[in-house]
Amino acid sequence: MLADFLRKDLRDPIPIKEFKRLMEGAVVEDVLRRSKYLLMKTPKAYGVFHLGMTGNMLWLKSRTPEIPHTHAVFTIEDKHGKPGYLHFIDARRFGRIDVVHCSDADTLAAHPHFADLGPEPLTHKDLGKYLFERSRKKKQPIKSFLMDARVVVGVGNIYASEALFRAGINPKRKAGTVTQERYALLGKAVVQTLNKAIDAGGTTFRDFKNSDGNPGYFKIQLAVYDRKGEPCEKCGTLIKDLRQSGRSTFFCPLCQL
DNA sequence: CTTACCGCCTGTCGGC
DNA sequence: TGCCGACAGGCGGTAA
Repeated sequence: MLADFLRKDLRDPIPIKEFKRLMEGAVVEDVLRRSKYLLMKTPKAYGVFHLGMTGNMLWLKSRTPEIPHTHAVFTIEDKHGKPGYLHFIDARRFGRIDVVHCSDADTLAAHPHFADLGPEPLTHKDLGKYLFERSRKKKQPIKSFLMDARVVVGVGNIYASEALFRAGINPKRKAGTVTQERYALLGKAVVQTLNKAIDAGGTTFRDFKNSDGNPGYFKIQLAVYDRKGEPCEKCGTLIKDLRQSGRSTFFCPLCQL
């Protein structure tokens, strides 16, 4: 692969020299994901990519950047030597590009980016039980708890509201006071919410694009998020909003106790 | 230790 | 109609 960087920094400075040293000329052996990081494995290193909230990685036919806010272009040949071009695009530059010098997933997992991350919700054996046990003595609101990547990864602001609605839990409840039974429902709700979003192709408000560059404009059915003042789909009560840890939360005051 | 909140960044939208 | 401020999100850093 070859790496062309059009910009030196996204959210953080890009280690351009190190990235090129470790990645250029190397064979991309695998593409993985951990939490919201995309990982590109080569023999000596992992390329690490985060899309923030507005990021895209598009597989395009031309090496020339044509989409605004294209910050890097990776040229990767297939097994026949035919090149393709992976464009990293991110209007708000909340994303990240990094490289970790190591040859196996275990060493990667020890890296500061990943060392403190909680489990993957979609492959956990019993997410509800795990969340219940992790939450004991926690005084913070359950929504903040659920969004803490050290507890469990992958549950962002929108899906936290949605999952709590599905489980019938008020987002203001202290995490440590919610029963094991409710956590069992919540564990299932998180998995269902994420799977539904994945099936729908992701959640988007305006500028989503598929990896082949087509404008997606999927919008999954959101039960409460961004629906302040609208009737709850279960009981008709008007959806309320509030702010928690600087983030907007939406919930049904009747269904979520 | 735990929890809360700021700042990064730009496109979009509501209000005047 | 045009402008401008507020707001959205992930998440690391810092403060309380």
